[in-house]
Amino acid sequence: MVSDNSSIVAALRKRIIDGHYAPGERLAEIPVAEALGVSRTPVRLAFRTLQQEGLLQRVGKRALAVRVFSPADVQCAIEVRGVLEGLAARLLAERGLDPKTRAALLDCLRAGETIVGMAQLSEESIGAWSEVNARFHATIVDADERRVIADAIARNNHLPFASADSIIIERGELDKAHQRLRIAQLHHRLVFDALESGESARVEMLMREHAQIGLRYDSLFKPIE
Amino acid sequence: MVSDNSSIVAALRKRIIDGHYAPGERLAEIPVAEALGVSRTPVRLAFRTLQQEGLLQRVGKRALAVRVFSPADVQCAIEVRGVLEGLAARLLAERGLDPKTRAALLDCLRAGETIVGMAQLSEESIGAWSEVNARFHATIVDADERRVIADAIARNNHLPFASADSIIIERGELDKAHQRLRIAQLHHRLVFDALESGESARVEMLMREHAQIGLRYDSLFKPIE
DNA sequence: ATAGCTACGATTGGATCCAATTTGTTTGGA
DNA sequence: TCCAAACAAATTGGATCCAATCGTAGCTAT
Repeated sequence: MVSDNSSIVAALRKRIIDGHYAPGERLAEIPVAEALGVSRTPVRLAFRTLQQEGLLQRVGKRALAVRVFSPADVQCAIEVRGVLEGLAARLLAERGLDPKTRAALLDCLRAGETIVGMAQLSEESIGAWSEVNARFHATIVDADERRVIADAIARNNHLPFASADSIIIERGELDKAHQRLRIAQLHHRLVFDALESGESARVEMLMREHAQIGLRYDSLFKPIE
Repeated sequence: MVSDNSSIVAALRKRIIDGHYAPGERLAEIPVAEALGVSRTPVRLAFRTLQQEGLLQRVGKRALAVRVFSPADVQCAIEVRGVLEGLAARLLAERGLDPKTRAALLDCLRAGETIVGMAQLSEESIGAWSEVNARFHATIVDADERRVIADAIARNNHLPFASADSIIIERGELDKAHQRLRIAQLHHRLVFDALESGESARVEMLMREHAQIGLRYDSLFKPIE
C-alpha cells in the first residue's frame, strides 16, 4: 500500500535494490500495480522515472526490465560520482566556505570522529556513521545555490552502489569495517581542511579519490600530517 | 499534431528551447494537450520526463513551470559537461583507442579541418562544423561499452546550452566565429593526440578546458607545437 | 480597513476503458 | 521435421472519467 506518486518510485527503487525484482527481470505494469495496490497510471509514471534514471531498461520494443549492472558499470558509476562531487567541492572551495556550510561540515566531522573513535564498532554505529557520511557529502553538494550539480548528482544516485551512503560493508566483518571507516573519516577531515584553505584543485582530487573508497579503501591517500 | 510519446517530449523540448514557452511560464496539462492534439495522459508522461531533465520545475505545490536558467546555471552546467566528458576521455585513453573509434575521430578531424581551413566561412559551414563537433564529442563519449557515462551525459544534455553542439555563435559575426572554430578545432586535434598517446591525465584536462570554449574561447590552451 | 475563513473554480492525480501493437503459440504446408 | 504464417492472448499506449487538492476570490467579523 502506497500513498502518493513519489513514494511509488521510492518503493519500486527499494524493491529493485533489495533484489525483490531481480536484475534482468521483466516488469509489467499490471502485476506491479496490483502488488502496490494502485492503478496502472501512477505505475506508468514511476516506470518512466525509473527508466530515465537507468534502473529500468527497454528490452525488445515495449517491455521494461530491471537493468543488469556489470562490475565495470559499478566502477564507472563511481567514477562519475567522483568527478561530480569533485567538481562540487572545487567550486565550493573557489567560492569559499560560508559559515553555515562550515558549521554543518564541522558537525559532521565531529559526529563521525566520535563514532569512529569508539573502541568497538556495532552495526548500529556503522549505520549512524553512514548517515553522517551521507550528510557530509550532501552538505558539500547542496552548498551551491544553483542546483545544477546537485541535480546532476541526484540524477545518477539511483545506482544503488553509486550513492554516497553506500559505503556499506559486509556485515559481520566489523574490524575491517572499522578500519575502512577510519580511513573514510580521515578523508573527510582532509577534504574539510582543503575546503577551508581554499585549495580547490586539491579538494577536487581528494573528493575524487574518496569516492573510490568502496573499491580501494587502502587507497592512494597519503594521510599527510 | 504529434504521433508517439517520445516525439511529444521532443516537441515540448523544442518549444521550450525556441522560447515558445518563456522561462518561468507556467505549463498546464490541458492547454498543452490541446495544442499538441493529444490527450492529457501522454502530456503528463512528457512533463514527468522534462521535469526530471530539469527543463520543467515545480512551482508551489502542484504547478510546473519552465525553468529559468541564470548565467551562473549555464556556467555550472558547462562545468558538469566538462568533467563528464573529461572522464570519458580519460577512460578512453586508459583503455587505448580501438581502431574503429580512432578512424571515426580522424574522420571528424579531417572534416572539421577542411571546413575551418576555408578562406571564408558561411553560416552553412558553421552548421556543418557544429555537426562534426557533435560527432567528435559523441564518439569519445560513446566509445565506452558501458553506457554509464554516456547516460550520465545524456541526462544533462537537455540543457540547451550544455549540449556539445551548442558552440553557437552570434549570427553575423562570422569572423569572430571563424576564429573560435579554429581554436575549437585545434582543441580537437590536441585531444586526439593525447588520446592516441594514452596521456590520460592530459586528455582529461584538455576536454575539461575545451568544454569552456563557449565561455572563454581565448582560453588557457597553449597551442603547443 | 484588514485579517481570517469559507466556498468555488481550476487543475492535478488516480482509475478505468478502449485501441493498437507485439509476442508467443499453434497449425498447416513444404 | 522444420519453417512460416496466422491467430490469439497479453501488454502497452492513449482517452476519458472521477476524485482530491490547491489557490483564489469574496465575504464577514472584529
